[in-house]
Amino acid sequence: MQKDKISIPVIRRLPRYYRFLGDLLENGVNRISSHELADKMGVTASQIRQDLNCFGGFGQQGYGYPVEGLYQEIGRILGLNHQYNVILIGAGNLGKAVGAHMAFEKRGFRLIGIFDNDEEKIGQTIHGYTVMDAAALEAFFSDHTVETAILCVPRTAASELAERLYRLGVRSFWNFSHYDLAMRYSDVIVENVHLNDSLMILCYKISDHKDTQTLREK
Amino acid sequence: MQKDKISIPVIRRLPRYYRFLGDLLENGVNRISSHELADKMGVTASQIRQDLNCFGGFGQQGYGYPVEGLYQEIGRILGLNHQYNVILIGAGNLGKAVGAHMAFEKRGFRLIGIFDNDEEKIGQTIHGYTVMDAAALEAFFSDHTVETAILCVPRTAASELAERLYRLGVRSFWNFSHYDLAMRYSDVIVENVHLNDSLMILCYKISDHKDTQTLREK
DNA sequence: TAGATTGTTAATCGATTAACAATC
DNA sequence: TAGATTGTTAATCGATTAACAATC
Repeated sequence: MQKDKISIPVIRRLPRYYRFLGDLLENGVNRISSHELADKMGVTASQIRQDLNCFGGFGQQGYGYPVEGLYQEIGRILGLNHQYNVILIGAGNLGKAVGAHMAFEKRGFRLIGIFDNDEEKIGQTIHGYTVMDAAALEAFFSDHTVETAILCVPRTAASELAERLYRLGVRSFWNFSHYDLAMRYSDVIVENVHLNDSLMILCYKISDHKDTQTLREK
Repeated sequence: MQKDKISIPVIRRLPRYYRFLGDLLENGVNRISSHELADKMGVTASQIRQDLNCFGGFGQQGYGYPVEGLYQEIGRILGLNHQYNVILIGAGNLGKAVGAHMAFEKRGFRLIGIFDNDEEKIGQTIHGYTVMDAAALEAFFSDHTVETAILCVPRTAASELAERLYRLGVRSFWNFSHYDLAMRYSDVIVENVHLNDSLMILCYKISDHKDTQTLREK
């Protein structure tokens, strides 16, 4: 039973819990204490207990947490039992990679179409999906319900495309384009994957680490 | 002049500032106040002033911040003026996408090699780079200095590979593999891009939003 | 029962926001 | 000078950690 609103920092940790619990499950571990799990994950036991308690006492005093039950519960909280229809726009390198990922990944989403506006790419087959002409989006929507769109298009194309998809009823985006979809509409859900930002942060970490070393040497 | 240690939340915002400032620069904007920028970015002016002050008073009272100076400064803080040598391991769909990205992206890193252990992929050309046999990594390191490795390999291969690269001297990783490289060594820098985690979070946001709507309707 | 470990409250820590004096 | 906007201190808010009573 879920209490109140779960905070975003907690949510962002759930997939990681899910991953570790999946591992334990595979290794035949039935139960685990917050301390054991904390050691494995490199976090505090306190945080784990707080986090897990956001969605109701799942553990048992003196015993720990049931691995499978917890795994299932986190999956349920994340909504992985759903099957949202999703389309992918942009069949470039990144689009292909993400498309392959989606074709394989069944939890939560079902990929039902790939689009591009490049003549070269239209008609190509990616993991069993034939790339369709982006000009035919409106026609496609007339007989498909699409929950989510994945944007793997250049920065310059993103804004107009998002607008168009919004008008067609799309209210959630997995955004890989180097553009801030952000909050032009209040009812739109966006999850960004900005590879460039991530790379810059890596660059910072390396540079910062080197600076620190250099300082120490002096 | 940089004060003390800049906190991680601030650092994670820098690439976004950098992006917006780059935009302004392209549009010929010379100066901007914290309020204007805050409006554009959907954050508070207070936060912007606090953030920018971490690396010394760059603005001018009554005037605002110089766009170009700030842009350059953030680039410098992020270490984008460096040129770290990087290799990519794994030439699957994702590896190809990331390789293309790195071949194009010059800031901070220079891609100097792509490796895979799949016979099919070895010898292929990706954006001008010939995929080399991962078995030849040791030989490659004997006449190249490699700062960073990008891991686009399956979960199962990641652990052993990271170990091997560590022994060869690699101390920073851009990790796309579905595996927690984490902190087995204290001197290793890792930036993770877990696409699956991101997708799960999108799934949560959608499901949570729908739940909230349903509740309201009742 | 004794030992272990949770659930939960309280304490601490850090990050964000607000306010305003300094100053261009 | 007057107006604007920063730099910076103080107040608030939220998240993490610590502590411990409840309980299996």
